[in-house]
Amino acid sequence: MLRMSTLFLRTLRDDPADAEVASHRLLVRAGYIRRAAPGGFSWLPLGWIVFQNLERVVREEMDAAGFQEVHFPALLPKEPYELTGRWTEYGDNLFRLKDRRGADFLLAPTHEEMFTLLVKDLYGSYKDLPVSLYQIQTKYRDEARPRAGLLRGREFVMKDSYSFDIDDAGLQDSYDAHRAAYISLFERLELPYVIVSAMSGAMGGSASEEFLAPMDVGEDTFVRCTSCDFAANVEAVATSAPDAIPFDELPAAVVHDTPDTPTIATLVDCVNAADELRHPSRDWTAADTLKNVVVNVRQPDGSVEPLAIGLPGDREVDMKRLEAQLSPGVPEPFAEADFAKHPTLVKGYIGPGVLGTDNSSEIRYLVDPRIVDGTAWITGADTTGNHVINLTAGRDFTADGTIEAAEVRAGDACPNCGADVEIARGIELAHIFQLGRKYAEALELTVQNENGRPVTPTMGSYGVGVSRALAAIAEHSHDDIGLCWPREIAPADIHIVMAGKEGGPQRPAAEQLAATLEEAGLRILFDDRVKVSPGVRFKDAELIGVPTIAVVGRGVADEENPTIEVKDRRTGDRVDIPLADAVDHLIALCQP
RNA sequence: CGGGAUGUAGCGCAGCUUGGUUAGCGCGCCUGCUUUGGGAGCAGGAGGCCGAGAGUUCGAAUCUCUCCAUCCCGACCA
Repeated sequence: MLRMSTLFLRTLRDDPADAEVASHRLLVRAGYIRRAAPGGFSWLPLGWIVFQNLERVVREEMDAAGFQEVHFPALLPKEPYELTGRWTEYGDNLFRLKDRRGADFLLAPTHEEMFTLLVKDLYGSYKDLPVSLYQIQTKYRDEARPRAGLLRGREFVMKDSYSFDIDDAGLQDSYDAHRAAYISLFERLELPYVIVSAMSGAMGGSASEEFLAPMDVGEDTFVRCTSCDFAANVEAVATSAPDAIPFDELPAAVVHDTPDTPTIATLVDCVNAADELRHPSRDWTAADTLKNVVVNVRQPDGSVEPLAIGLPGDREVDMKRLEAQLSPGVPEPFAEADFAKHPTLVKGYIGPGVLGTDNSSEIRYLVDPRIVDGTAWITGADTTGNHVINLTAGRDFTADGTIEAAEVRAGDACPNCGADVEIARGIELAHIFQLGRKYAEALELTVQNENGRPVTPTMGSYGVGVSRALAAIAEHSHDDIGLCWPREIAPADIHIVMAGKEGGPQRPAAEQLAATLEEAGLRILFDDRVKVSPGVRFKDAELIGVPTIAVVGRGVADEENPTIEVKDRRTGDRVDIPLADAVDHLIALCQP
C-alpha cells in the first residue's frame, strides 16, 4: 500500500515553465518525473511504478508471442559498429567515448550489431532458426534537440526485437508475428494508433511500417486516404505519375525575355501580363512552371556532390522527404560559393537545358514523378531574365531519374485509389522493418543449410519506444486537471481519499477499507495525510490520475446508512456506495 | 546546426530600461495555534555564489563580452 503520508512525492501547484506538452507538464506536476540532465529524467516512486507496469505489459506481450528477452551492455566497443559502417554513418547522434587506454567506445543507440553477434556466437545451423530475441534497455542518442519531456530524450528506454530467418518467407512470418504482437500491445495499452508505410532510414532495410499515435504533438507527419485504408509516413508517400502525353500536337519550346523574374511568383505574374506569352485559354499558374533547386549532398565518407531537383513550381521541396531519399547522404545548402564554381547555373533562371549528367553543368538531375514525357513547362532558360515556354519533357530535355522530394499536400491523389489524402501528425510509437542481410553480412553471420553450405540469415528489426509510449499514454489520456491512467499501468487501482475531521469515523473506516482491499489483491494509494485540507487531497487525486477514487468522508458519518463516494477519474461520474458494499463494489470495478 | 525567447530560493514570478543599504512576492517547506468536502487562517521562521566566467566601475542581479543551459520554430529518430 502506498501511503501518501510517507510517499516520496511532492506535487506542484504551477506548471513547470519549461514544459510545453501536456504529458511533460503533468508528469512533472504530479510528481512522476524530474528533469535531471538535458534530455534525461529521473523517475520518482509513482513514475517508476507506472514505468515498470508498462514494461511488464510490454514484456508479457513479447513473451506471449514467443520472443525471448536478453540484455546487453549499453557501453560497447567500437569495432562491431565499424564493421557495419555505423560508427561513421550514425553521425553526431552517436555518443562516443574513450576508455583510460584511449580505446573508442560508444553508448548504444540501438543494438543490431550485438544481437547479430550473439546469434553468430551461439548458433550455426538452419535448424536453430527462426529465432526472435528482444531487449528492454536504455538507449543513448546525442539528439541535437531533445524536447517535449519524455517524448524525445537523449536517454530513453526502448524495447527492440530482432528476428533471424533462413529465407524471405520466414522473415515475412516473423515480421507478421511482430506486427500482430504490437497491435495486441497497443490495444491493451488503450493507445490509438495508425500503421503507416515508412522509410527504414539510417538502419537500412526494406519493407517498413510505423505505428503512430495520431496526436498533434507528434513529430511525424503522415498521410492517409479519406477513402481507402492507405496510410504512409509523409517520407514514404509515392507520387502517382500521370500517363505520358504524345508529343505530336505539342507546340515548340520558345525562349522569351522575362526580365526581373527570379522567383516563381514574379514569373507567373510576368507571363500572365504579357499578351504574347499568355496561355491561349486560361491564366498560367505556378503549377505550370518547373522549378529547379540545387543542393549539395554530403555522403558519410565526407564526399560532396551537387544534385539538381526539378519539381512543379507550386510545390516546395520537403526536406524530410528529400533526406529520406538521399539517406545516408544528407542535403546541404548550395551556397553562393558553389554557384561560383558552376558558372552555367544562373541563379533564379536555372533550367533543364544545362542540367543532367550529359549536359554542360554535369550535375545529376532528378525530377518529380509528375514530370512525365510530354508534359510542357515554363522554366528557366539559363540566362538572366529569360525563361522558356512549352519546354517539353522527353522531347526537349531528359532527366537522370525521378525523386520523391516534393511536399505532399492535403487533397493530393491517394497512390492507392486516387481519392484525396489528408495530412496529420503522430507520435512514432514503434517501427518495424525487414532489415535483410545487411548486418548479417557485415558481421559474417552464417548458418549451415541442409547441404552443409553456409547461408546468411535474413533479419527483421522491431522497436517500441517504452518511455515514449508512457508519455504518449499520458498525452492521450489526461484532462485539464490531471492524468487518467489506464488501470493496467496506473500506479494503483484505487486512490482512497480520507476527508473528515481527525478523530472522526473517517480514519478508521478508510484504514479498514484500504487494508481489506489490499488483502483482496488491489493496489491501493491511500491519502492518509493529516493536516492537509480536503481540497488538496481531491486536487492531488485528480492530478495523479488513479482510475478510481474512493472518498471516505462525510458519508461514513451517517450512522444509519454509512456510505463512501466512488468517483471514476476519467468520466467524473460519482456514486454513493453503502460502506458495507464498498469492498465488493471496488473489487468488481477492478476486474478486467 | 541556423532563427527567436528565457535563466533570480524546491516551483511560479517581480526587480534590470535609469548600477547604490540587508535582493523581493506568491506557492511549497519548518514551529505554534485555529481550521477539515474542493489547492484554509493567523503569528513566527528557514532557505539565494541573482546560470558560469571575464570585463567596465569606488560600487554590478542590473552595463559589455564569452560560454553554458532551458524552451519555441526549422534540418535527425523509438
